[in-house]
Amino acid sequence: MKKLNIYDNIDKSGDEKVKEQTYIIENCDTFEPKDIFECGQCFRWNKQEDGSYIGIFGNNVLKVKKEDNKIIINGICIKNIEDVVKQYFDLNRDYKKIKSQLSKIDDNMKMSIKYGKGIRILNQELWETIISFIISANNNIPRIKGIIEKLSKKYGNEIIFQNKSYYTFPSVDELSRASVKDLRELGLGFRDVRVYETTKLIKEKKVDLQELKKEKDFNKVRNILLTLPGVGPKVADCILLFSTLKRWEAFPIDVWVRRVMNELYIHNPEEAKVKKEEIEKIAYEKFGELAGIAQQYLFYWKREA
DNA sequence: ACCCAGGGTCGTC
DNA sequence: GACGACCCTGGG
Repeated sequence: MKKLNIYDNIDKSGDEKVKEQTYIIENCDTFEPKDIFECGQCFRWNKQEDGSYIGIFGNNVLKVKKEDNKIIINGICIKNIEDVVKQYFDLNRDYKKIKSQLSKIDDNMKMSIKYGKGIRILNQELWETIISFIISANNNIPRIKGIIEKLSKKYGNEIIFQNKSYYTFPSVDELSRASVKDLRELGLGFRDVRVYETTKLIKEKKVDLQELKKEKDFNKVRNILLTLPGVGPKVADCILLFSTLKRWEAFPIDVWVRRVMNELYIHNPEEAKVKKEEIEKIAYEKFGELAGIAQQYLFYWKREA
């Protein structure tokens, strides 16, 4: 039997195509597409005219649509869609419990959770998350999305879904083909060298991502990430929280989180002068091991409202 | 037209 | 440790 691969469905001469699969989540009180895709953790999900979202991760292109009290997910998946969806959307985690725990902390948390009640933290591929958040530095979301799209179109692979082309995020080898100049021309700006150098370090296994996945110690993993050009404290924490590394202790502090933490808990009239350490201290005291997800509720709440 | 900010990091002082 | 520079785009 011929093994299916992602190229089969774009081979116009071949008969064999990767079939669409469907998976339905029945109980969706802890799954709201808008909250998940617009809370700032991912850059490759786009809202469609019918209100659904289409996104690409790994070699999968999926459409996520909420209908009544159901979430209907369908699209191109090489593996079993149920496994893929459960892993990516972290469906085995009990968000009801997490939300009730955090709601008890104070009214601020209660309100932010009420606002972003359907947030889930995705399990995104480590390599893609590293590059994506290096690109995010001092940048705005529309431009970040645009750059990642251009990178994928130029260096990734095409997948056809419902007569439209989508492009996988380039692998380490694929992105290694890009020179600094290529990256600059794609609009990365000063991040070109950072992406180039980081790609090189990972390709040469000076930083071995497979080894990194096995490391248990939070600070060890974080310190290794910090050796990558373009990865500072904020980006490292985003990688730790939003990728398959999935460290909920990570508490990324960006302008929005600084703003909301100061507003709610610190009340310093000179927000810029609030020390990062002070914010972290309050975060761990209040949210403990749930700091990361708490950060995401606060971020989403403050940025949208 | 002009200015500012955007999910920060890096080199320099 | 603080401070400015950094590429580029969208919004006021």
